[in-house]
Amino acid sequence: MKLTIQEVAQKAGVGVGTVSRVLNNHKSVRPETRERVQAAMNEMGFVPNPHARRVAGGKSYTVSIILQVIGTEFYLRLLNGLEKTLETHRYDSALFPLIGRERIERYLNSSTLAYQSDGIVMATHNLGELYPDGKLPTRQPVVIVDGLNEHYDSVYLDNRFGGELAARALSGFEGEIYAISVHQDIDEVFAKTVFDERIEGFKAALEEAGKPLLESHVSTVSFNLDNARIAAKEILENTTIPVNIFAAADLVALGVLEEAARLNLEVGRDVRVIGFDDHPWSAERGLTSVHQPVEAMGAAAAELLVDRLSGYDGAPRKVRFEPRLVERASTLHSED
Amino acid sequence: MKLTIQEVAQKAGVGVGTVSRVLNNHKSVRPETRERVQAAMNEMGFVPNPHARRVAGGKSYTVSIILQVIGTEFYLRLLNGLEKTLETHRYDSALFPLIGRERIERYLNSSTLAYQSDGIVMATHNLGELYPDGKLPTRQPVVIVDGLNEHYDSVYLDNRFGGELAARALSGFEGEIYAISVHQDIDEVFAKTVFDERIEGFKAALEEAGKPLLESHVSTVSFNLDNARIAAKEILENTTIPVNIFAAADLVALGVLEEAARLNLEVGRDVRVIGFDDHPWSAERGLTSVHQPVEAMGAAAAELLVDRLSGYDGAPRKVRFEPRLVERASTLHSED
DNA sequence: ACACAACTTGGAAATGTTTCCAGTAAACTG
DNA sequence: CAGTTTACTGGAAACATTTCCAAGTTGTGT
Repeated sequence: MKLTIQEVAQKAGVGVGTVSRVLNNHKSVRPETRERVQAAMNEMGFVPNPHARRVAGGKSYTVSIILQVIGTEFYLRLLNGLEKTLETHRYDSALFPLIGRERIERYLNSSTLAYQSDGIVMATHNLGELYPDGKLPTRQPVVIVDGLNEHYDSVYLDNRFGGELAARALSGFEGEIYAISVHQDIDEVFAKTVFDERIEGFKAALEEAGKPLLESHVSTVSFNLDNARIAAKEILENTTIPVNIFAAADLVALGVLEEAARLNLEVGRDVRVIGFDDHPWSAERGLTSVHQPVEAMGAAAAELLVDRLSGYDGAPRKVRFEPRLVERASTLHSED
Repeated sequence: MKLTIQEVAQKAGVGVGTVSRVLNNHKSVRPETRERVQAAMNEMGFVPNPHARRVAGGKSYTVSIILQVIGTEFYLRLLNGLEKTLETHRYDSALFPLIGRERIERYLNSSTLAYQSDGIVMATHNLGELYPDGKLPTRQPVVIVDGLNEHYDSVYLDNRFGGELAARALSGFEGEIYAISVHQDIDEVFAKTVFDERIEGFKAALEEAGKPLLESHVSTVSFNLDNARIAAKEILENTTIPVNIFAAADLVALGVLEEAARLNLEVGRDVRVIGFDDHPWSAERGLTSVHQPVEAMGAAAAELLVDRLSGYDGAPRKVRFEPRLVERASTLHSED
């Protein structure tokens, strides 16, 4: 039932070494030979045994992904980007959703688990809070994604710039300007400064445009739709129309859209809204949003780590991703 | 640097077979020998290589844990119970937080991942919705925890009974009775009926006690503190004091406590509250709660699965856990 | 046509466990 | 006390890969 590399070799009429080389994308295999081996593997439905590979190779070919899985679309997309890219390099990924301090410590102290991964991808984590020197107590290569750390390769989005984009788009319109930010839960291990950065950029660019944002026009909600709607209601019922709102996350912007609909306000004319994320559903909803290439960021982080695992040992690299504004109906005058 | 079983054997003056037997808790090792080997391992700081074990044993010694990681305390505790018990049996655990349908399908179809686990623990999942026959398309042993399935070993809490306990405790008090339930997000892959069951049991027992619960006295909130507070506010500001409230989750009960404090109502006299879960912090807060032994449920599920992996092949087993009421200040008259 | 380098290839060795098979020693049995 | 279980134990074989080395093949420059 279980096929081995031996049987593939026999069927393809080559040696086991060659099959292994095909499996690992070694350059020194004649294209024609490679094809023959691949055909044999496909035909037989051969799947290599990862455990044997690990013992022979002396590595685990596994990467730990440490994140705060709060079930948001952002992390789901990030994960998809990470896993997909790791897979192409034949790395497995092990997930460590670190809800709570106890768990992160347990993971880092466990000799069993440490054995199992060759590197770590850490998402959205400000290590400074947990470890004064900003370093994880491990020798494994570490890559930070959706965050910035001076000791490790980092992949980050320029959230501030994203806020600026939103400001430039809204400042030209008639009407008051509001912003809704998102606050993090107090006891989170993960420090999430991204929302603050977005709002900061927004404020700065408005200031520059000569339309400074009033402090009273900034509200902060926790990350869920219900609260977003409450904040939106508060704004929409106590201001003059038209009004322009920047939401620090698409989910929050959705709350504004829903509340506007309930109040029979026309989005794009009475209420203009810009979200942040540009999640797939934003297009359907006609929501203008600051786009961030989440999957690509995951992929970039994966590449950075694989690179380290393949021997690269230079200084920490920083990969900056730049958001861009995707304009849709929610910031356009409707022509009817 | 990396130690092997060989070196341990040499140091302890035994054969490699014996060291392996000690590692795997085989019965046929003289206690004295076992001790000598263990001493050698400790002294050298030996950690067995899990990959070699997997290739030699022909198994992955890994269990997949499929759950909806929404970052709640319940799942964190469940995970702790599962992992701890699996560890004692030398099984590793791989987490699959399945947010969204795409991901569950991907996992189940992936030949790579399937290769890697010997069994599956599935939490809180009503398979019937995803697969008409209620079965996962896999040959691996499956155990359901915090749920019930006729085809697989299941570990569940009698949520209905928990609701009844709460009803019996509250029905004796003076004042109106309210209940706050929790609703799940529409598009969840995981069907969560536990909250409904709790409320059902609550209703039934009240009925029996001759104090049927009014439909208008039941509200439903999404699972977060902010919403719980809003629901609590709604109740507390529109009813007569004293009032008795059953919250289908501790987190929701916490919202009631906070709102009561804000309104200067005395908990235990003006407002009586019973939560559900009895999470560790409930004690500090003086919250009466229906206790469920989450860690023990995780441990039980792990044992069931390990049992199957060790060859047991009988009919599906059902392990019922019974909640119990832990009475604290929130349902006692304060004597001052 | 020859020397030499570059590319391919086969297969043995190595990886670190578990498992199985003898073999020895100790413990009963009558 | 001989005969027979029973309880331990050592070590070789097996597991399915990767890696390395030697050998063969092809190509290049003169």
